[in-house]
Amino acid sequence: MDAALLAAIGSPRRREILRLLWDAEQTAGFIHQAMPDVTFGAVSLQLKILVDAGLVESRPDAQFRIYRVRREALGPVAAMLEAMWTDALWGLKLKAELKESRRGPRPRRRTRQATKGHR
Amino acid sequence: MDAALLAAIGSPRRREILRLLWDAEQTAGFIHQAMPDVTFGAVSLQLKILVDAGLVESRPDAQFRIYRVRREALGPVAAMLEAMWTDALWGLKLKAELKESRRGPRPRRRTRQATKGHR
DNA sequence: TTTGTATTTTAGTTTGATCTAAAGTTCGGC
DNA sequence: GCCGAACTTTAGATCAAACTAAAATACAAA
Repeated sequence: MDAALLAAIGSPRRREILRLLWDAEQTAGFIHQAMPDVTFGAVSLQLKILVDAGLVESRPDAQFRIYRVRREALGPVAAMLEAMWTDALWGLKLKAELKESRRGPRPRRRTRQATKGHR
Repeated sequence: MDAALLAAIGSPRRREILRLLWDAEQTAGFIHQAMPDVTFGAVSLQLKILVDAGLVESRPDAQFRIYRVRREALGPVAAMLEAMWTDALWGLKLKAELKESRRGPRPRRRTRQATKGHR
């Protein structure tokens, strides 16, 4: 399915993940650590979308799961993405896009026992 | 802005419009006629998104407005789209995608005077 | 200038994509 | 076997994109 590829790279969050996987394969945990603004669950869901679109593949490694980009699936788009990433302002632009397109509930503060002060 | 390009071609509706404009420039009315499942307003809004992304440009012509694709803005993606469109099943796949991703209220039957029967 | 045709814009509605939180799964070490 | 660590999946919440309907704009012809 080729349309799924275009939809996949249309999301700034998924492009962020592709960037993190671009130079070397990584575990899901590494990706999550590099994206402190979302939960592990959100990362896992986006990785699944990338895998389903054929842009990324994964293999188990002990208790870890390792993900890597399938550059061959991106064809000429690979060069486009690399060009985007050479832009010095890319990081800032991405952050703005992520804020703009953010959906779903905001993370609630860790349920720190709920007891504030005494009692 | 390059991210806007990727977001623009991520939408099946906008790819449908690009296809209709691909071989020759067309009026907004032509595009609408070729897309009977949406209102003129919806078409106009999507055309605006494509223009803002730099993928399409428009010029006035008497009471009409003529739109054309800026292929040079698509770079290597142009060939990808053309390849997609050679697929014999492309039409069916597009229709399925459009149904899948449909949002907003469904068109209500024309307000045909509302008086049903007497009174 | 009135009327009609072509198109854009605005205000409001719907819904799927994106998220969180929590429960479930898998694997390794002890 | 049990526990913790790594990860996935499910159920539910939020919100912006994609729509409709209708009002506004622009231009031509009569």
